[in-house]
Amino acid sequence: MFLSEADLLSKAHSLAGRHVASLGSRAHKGGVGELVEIALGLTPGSSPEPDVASLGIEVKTLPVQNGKVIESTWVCSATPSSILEETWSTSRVRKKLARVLFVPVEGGDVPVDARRVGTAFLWSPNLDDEAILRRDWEDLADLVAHGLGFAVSARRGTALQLRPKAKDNTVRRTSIDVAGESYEHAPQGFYLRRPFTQGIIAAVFG
Amino acid sequence: MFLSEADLLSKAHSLAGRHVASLGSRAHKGGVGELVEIALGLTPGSSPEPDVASLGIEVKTLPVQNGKVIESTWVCSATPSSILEETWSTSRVRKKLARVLFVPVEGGDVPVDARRVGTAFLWSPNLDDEAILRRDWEDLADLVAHGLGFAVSARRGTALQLRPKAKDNTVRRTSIDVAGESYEHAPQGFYLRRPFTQGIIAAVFG
DNA sequence: GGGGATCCACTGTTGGATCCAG
DNA sequence: CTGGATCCAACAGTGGATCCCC
Repeated sequence: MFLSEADLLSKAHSLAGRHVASLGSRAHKGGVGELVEIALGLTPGSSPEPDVASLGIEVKTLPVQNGKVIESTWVCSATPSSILEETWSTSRVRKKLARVLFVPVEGGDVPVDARRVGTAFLWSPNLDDEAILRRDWEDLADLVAHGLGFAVSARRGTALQLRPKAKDNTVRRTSIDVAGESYEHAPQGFYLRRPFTQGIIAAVFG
Repeated sequence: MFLSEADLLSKAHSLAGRHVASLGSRAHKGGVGELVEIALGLTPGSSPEPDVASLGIEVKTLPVQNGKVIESTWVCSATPSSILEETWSTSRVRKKLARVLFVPVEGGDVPVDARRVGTAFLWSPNLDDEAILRRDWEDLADLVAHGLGFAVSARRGTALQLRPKAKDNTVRRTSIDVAGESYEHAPQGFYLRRPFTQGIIAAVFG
């Protein structure tokens, strides 16, 4: 496997300019992300490869059209129980975003197979990014931890937002609130807003 | 008439909180602007009153709803012949915007008569504003001067934009291009974009 | 159910069209 | 035709819903 960031980035760069079709065929949501991981020698769905895990790198495809990021980016789930055990420093959001290999891929109207892979790049939040993410996370996590996640709209947060994530809107999970009462709620997770990732793209590619 | 800015502003402040209905009845586009001018002792449509002219003040109502500016602001016309005789320093845009009495007025869905007048304020562009306006004007004016105004979209410009202004889209004017040929084009004018006036409001009212 | 994301109806924005008085 | 602006269909943006694989 990979021994260094440079190796991973180099491998990712070798994908630049290729069409998704040349990586295999997965014409479904998430399919491109899986193909890219496989092309990088990773195994989608399993726990991170040892090398990638030790490097602390998260791989994310970033759908782009005409130079613009067209979708928000999934980060991780946000359940009351998980949040209760976290602080910003120990949070999964911070860990996952500490080092990200962003792989731009054509998106939007372009047929999946015809989408071209762009030039991947490694990213870490700078001080401003970190401050914004932290503020958002602490605000949102606090609400979720208090069992108020259900009442939080995706409008909240500057870089990070809370959104539902499930097969459909009938899916419920059960949690225990601070009073010890159990309650049901839709599964939710943290996403990076498009303007935030757009800013990252702009900073990298001018 | 008015002897000073302070007099004009004072008079304008006396309108704050009043409803448009109390100023008279002009239930048409532009009617509120005219009523406000009359209430200030000015005569809409005529050349500026001596006092106001000597003060170099332009009066503009600013339609606002929920704290947000909801329309762009007309500045002046933009014909090739007029532009050819101007430079930024001598431009009507710069002169008109050098000192503006902005009178916020409720707008949008509120019935015209029920619209309340807000607290007027005097504004002049700061150095940043001036630089932006100048950049926009020089860019747009250059195109108009070269007879290319017809091809300029309202998307151009950061604070200032070029837009059609006529009774309908059949109205044409005739101009002479640099080669001496006459050509027809829709009347156009300069407008202040909403985000720009919104910024002014935000700076004044926090 | 978690991990990879995209879809799309709705809503907010705005470019171009238009309105009235003098 | 100018000076006072507002209207509104079309577009862009995005919140909430959804999809597939493992």
